[in-house]
Amino acid sequence: MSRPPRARELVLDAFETLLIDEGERAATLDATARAAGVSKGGLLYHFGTKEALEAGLIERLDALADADLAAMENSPDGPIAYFVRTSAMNDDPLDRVLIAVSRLAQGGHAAAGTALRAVRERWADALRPHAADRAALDLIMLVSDGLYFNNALGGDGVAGPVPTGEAMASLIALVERATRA
Amino acid sequence: MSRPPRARELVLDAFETLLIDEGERAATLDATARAAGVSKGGLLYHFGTKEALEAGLIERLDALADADLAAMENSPDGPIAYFVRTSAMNDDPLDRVLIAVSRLAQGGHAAAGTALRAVRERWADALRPHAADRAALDLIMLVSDGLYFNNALGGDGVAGPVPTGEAMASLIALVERATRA
DNA sequence: GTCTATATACAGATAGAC
DNA sequence: GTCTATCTGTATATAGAC
Repeated sequence: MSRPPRARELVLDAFETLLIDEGERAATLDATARAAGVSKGGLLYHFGTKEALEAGLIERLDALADADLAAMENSPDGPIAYFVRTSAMNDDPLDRVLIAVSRLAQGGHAAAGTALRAVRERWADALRPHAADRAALDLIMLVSDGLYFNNALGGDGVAGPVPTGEAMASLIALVERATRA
Repeated sequence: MSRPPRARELVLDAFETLLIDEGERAATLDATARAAGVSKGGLLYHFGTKEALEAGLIERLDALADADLAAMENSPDGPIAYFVRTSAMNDDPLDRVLIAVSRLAQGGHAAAGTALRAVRERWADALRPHAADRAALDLIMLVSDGLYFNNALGGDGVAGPVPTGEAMASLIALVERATRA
């Protein structure tokens, strides 16, 4: 748990970026090593197998999700607004690792899917007291999932379907009105 | 446009199923041919390259989306309820091809992403007259995206986060109340 | 801790028989 | 239309030098 070697984090960063930008297929050990500025052998010193590399990313997700849960509880505009608003932030470290792990999950990686569902469940638990009923909670969670899904599809980035600015403020207001306990 | 050879459709079915069940990486020409009960050479007679195979799946998406748009306009319980309800059907042909193509999109396939965005835009156009304002339309689209995303994650299938039965009916009622024009 | 070199397996694709 | 055989590139992983 002490601070991990810097090279290790750089490799993880490179792997994450490749998964986001080019997908699971392109995120090979070779490409990851090149992007991280190390050799394949160097990479394999830190992560002995590809599975270990994937497990490293999942650990990063869990750590960042812990921090986000804490921030959500203490958010001045309330957990619901915080949750919806931050679901659309595109280059936040949590969002990046979330998208990267969801790529792994869609590639059939079982542990990645399990980790994502666990994080989602923790968010739902934290929001449940603030939602009127089950349908309200479902709605909040699904809007957030939808925002992530659209971010994950990526595209050209130009005026995508994800609302920003005024539109996002209106959406948050609507969700709060419809779901408040 | 006349009916395509049956073997062609079987290959496409196999490719789609592999994408859904095991991800892009597992959906190789070899595995697809095996699952379709033909040899790799036989597959390559119908689809000369892997790109042609992917394009075939995108064509299938477009055709099924056309049919869905028509059904949505004529739905007895209204387009919004139809749209939300059918976003969670797990083994509908449209849902299957939609998830399969989204796997391709997440693997970096540009045409797949473009096709998905185009279909989404057509749905949004059809729903716009029925939504109170932009935020209402955003909410409807994002709930649908969220349902697809959760279906796409798959998991064990046992009591996943996607609402069914009573819970789905409540969710639809809530969405309609919050967004009706 | 990081490297080069290599082993083994499998990807997409071609050639040509049936 | 469908097959087998084969070419070429590249993936993960190991061995062992520095």
